[in-house]
Amino acid sequence: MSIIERLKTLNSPQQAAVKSDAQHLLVLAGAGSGKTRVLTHRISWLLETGQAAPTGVLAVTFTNKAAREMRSRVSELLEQPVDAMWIGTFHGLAHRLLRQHHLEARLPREFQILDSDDQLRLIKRLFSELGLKDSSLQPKQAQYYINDQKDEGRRAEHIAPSADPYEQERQQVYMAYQHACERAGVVDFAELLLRAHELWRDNPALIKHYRARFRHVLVDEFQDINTIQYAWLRVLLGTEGNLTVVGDDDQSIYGWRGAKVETIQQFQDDFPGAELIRLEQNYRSTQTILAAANAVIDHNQGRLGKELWSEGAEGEPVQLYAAFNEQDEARFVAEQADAWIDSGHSANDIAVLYRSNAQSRVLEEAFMRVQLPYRIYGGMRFYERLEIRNALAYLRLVANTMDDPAMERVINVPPRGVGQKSLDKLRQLAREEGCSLWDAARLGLERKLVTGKAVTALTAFFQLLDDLRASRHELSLRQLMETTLDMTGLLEYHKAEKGERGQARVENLQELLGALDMYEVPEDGDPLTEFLAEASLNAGEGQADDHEAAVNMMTLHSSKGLEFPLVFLVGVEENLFPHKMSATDPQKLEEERRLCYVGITRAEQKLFLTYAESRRLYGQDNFNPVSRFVREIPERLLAEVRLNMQVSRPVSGVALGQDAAEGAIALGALVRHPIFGDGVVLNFEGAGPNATVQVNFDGEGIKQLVYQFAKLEVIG
DNA sequence: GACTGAGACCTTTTT
DNA sequence: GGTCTCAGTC
Repeated sequence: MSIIERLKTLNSPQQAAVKSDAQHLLVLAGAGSGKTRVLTHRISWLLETGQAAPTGVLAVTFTNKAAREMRSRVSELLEQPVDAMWIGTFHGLAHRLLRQHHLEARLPREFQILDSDDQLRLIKRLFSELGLKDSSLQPKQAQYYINDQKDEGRRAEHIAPSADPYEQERQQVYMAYQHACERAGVVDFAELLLRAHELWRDNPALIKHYRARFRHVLVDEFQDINTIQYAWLRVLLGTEGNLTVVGDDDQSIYGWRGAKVETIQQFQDDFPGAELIRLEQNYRSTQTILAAANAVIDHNQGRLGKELWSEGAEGEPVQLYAAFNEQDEARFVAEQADAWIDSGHSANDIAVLYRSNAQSRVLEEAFMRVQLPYRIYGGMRFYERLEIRNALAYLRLVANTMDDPAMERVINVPPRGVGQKSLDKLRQLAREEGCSLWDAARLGLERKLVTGKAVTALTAFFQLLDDLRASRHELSLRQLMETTLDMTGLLEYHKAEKGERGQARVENLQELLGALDMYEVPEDGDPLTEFLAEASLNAGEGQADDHEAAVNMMTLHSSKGLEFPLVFLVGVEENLFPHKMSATDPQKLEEERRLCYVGITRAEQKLFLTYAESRRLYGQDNFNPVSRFVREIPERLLAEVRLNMQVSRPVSGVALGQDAAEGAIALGALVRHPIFGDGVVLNFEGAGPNATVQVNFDGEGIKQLVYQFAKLEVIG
C-alpha cells in the first residue's frame, strides 16, 4: 500500500499527527483511539518522505511487549525489516549504550545487571555488615529509597547529610550499596538509566555524535515517564532534535513508582510552541461505556482535557451488582461469565479486573466451582524462578568472578558444606582486603581460614568453576549450562525436592536449556554476557499460555493496554478501590480515579461493576460503602442487577430466622428502619421470636436488631 | 541442613 | 486468613 492510501485509513486528527512537521509534538491519545497506529504510521511517514533515515530514529517504550509490537508493526508498514532502527525500552536502550561505551561509563566490559531480587539480597547483606539489623529501617524500604533516589537522578554523594537518624541510615545504606555494586561490576535497573544519562551529559563528543544521529525521537506512554528518563531524553534532544510523544494523562497510574504525570501535563511549558493533537475518537467501546468513563475522569483536576466519543452503538447500561459478601460477588461473576460463554462467546473475551491481588483467590475458587477455565496474569515470571536464578548465577560467575551477588547465591547451593560460619569469615576477609568474595574464598583457602568440610567443598567449587571458565569459549551456551547443571549437581538437587515442586523445577531448567538453544547470538558482543543481560531485561512473560480458551483475571494495573468485550470490575468499594492507602492524599486519589478510568475503558461491549456489602479481608470483616467512583457515574448509565433467586447463606449450619424463611426478608435485602434509615441485611442469628438480624445502615453502620421489634420494611 | 513454630506483613509492577 | 521470613532445635 502506498503512503497516500495508507493515510486514508486514518481519521483526520490521526493523519494530522502522522504528518505534523512540528519540532515538538504531543499526541494526547485517549483509550482505544489508535495510539500505536499513529506512532507506527508516523515513523514510516518520516522514513518514506525522506525526513529520517532508519538509523536516525529512536523510538522508546516502557515494556518489551510494546517495543516488540512497535517494531513488528513498523516493519509491516514498510514491508521490510527495521533492524537499523533503535526501538526499545528505556532500560534496553540504556543498556545498549552502556555496553557500547562501557569505558566512558566507567563500567567493566562484562558488567551484569542486578535485578530486584538480587538487589534486595545485597541490601540485606549490607544491613548486617553495617550493623543495622535492629534498625527500624527495613531492607525493603531501603531498596525503595535507593531506587527512588536514582529515579530522581540523585547519587548518594549528592544527598545533603541529614540530622534525622533514620534518614542518615538510609543514606548510609545507599552509599554502601553503591560501593558494593561498583566493586562487583553490577548495575541495577535504575542505575542503567542514571548511568546512561550521565554518560551523555558528561561526554560532549559522544552526545554530539548521538544528537547528529537521532534527529527524531518518539516516545510511547509518555505519561509514565520518570525524572531520569525525561532528563536522558532532553540531553539527547538538545535544541535541534525532533520529539514526538504519545500518551494520555488520564491513564497515568504509575506515580507510585516514580512516573510524573506533571511531565506530560506541562509538556507545552517545557517546549513552547509544541503542537498538541487530541485523539478522542474511540474505536473500542460502546457510547454508554465511554460516557461512564468520561463522567468519572471528569472529577479530576488539572487534566489536559479530553472527551472520548464513538460512532459505535449506544450499548447496554453498565451493570451494577451489590453482592452481600465477597463469596457472593465471586459467584455472581462466575455465573455471569458462564452464561455469556453459553450464549456463544469465548472465555478469552472476558476479563475480571481487581484492585489488588488478594482479591483473586475467592474469584478463582468460584471459577473452579463452575468449572470455568481461567488464567491469571502477573505473578512469578520465568527468569525470576529460584532454580533459573541459581543456574544463571553460575553463568554470571563464569562471566565475572567479581559478581558478589552471584557468588553469594551459589557458593552453597546446592549445599556443599560452606555454612554460615565459613561464609561469615570469607565475607569478613573480603571486607578487610577490599576484594570480591570469590578472591576472598581463594585467600581463605590459602590462609587456612576455613576448615574441614569447607576446604574440600571450596576446592571442588573452584576446580569446577575454573574448568567452566576455561572452556567457556569452546562450548555453546547450552553446553555450558548443561555442564554446569550436571557438574554442580544443581539439577539433581532440584530434582530431589519433594512433591511436584521438584518436577516443575527440573522442567523449568530444561526449558532454560531450550531457551539457550534458541538464543540468537548477537553479532557484536560476547554471547554469554548478552544472554544474561537479556534474561534480566526481559524476564519473560508470565506463565506460558496454554491454548485453551480461558477467562482473564488480572489487576487493573496490568490491564492497561488490553481490551475485552466483557469486563467485570470487581470490588468497587471504598477502602478497596479507591484503596484506603490513597484515601487521604488528593494526588493519590486522582491516580486511583485514573485507574478506574483505565478499568472502564477496557470494556468493549459490556461492563459489570460489582461490590460487596461485607468483605472478609485479612481475616476481618469489612463493611465498605460502594465506591465514590460508582457514584460519579450518572444514574442513567447504570442498571442495578437484582437477582431473582434465593441467596445462599455464607455461614453454613445456622438456621434462617422464621420470617426470613417465609421470604419476608432475605440476605442482601434492602430494608428501611424508622430511625436508622435504609440499610442492607447482612446476617441472621437464631430463630423464632428472638431471631436477630444484622443490618448495615447507610451512615449509621452495622446494627444488630431483634427482628420482631425492629419494624423493618423491605424496600428492595 | 532440614524442619518447626512464632511473628510480621498485607496496594498497584517493569525493567 | 494466608503467606513468608527468621530464629531456634534436632
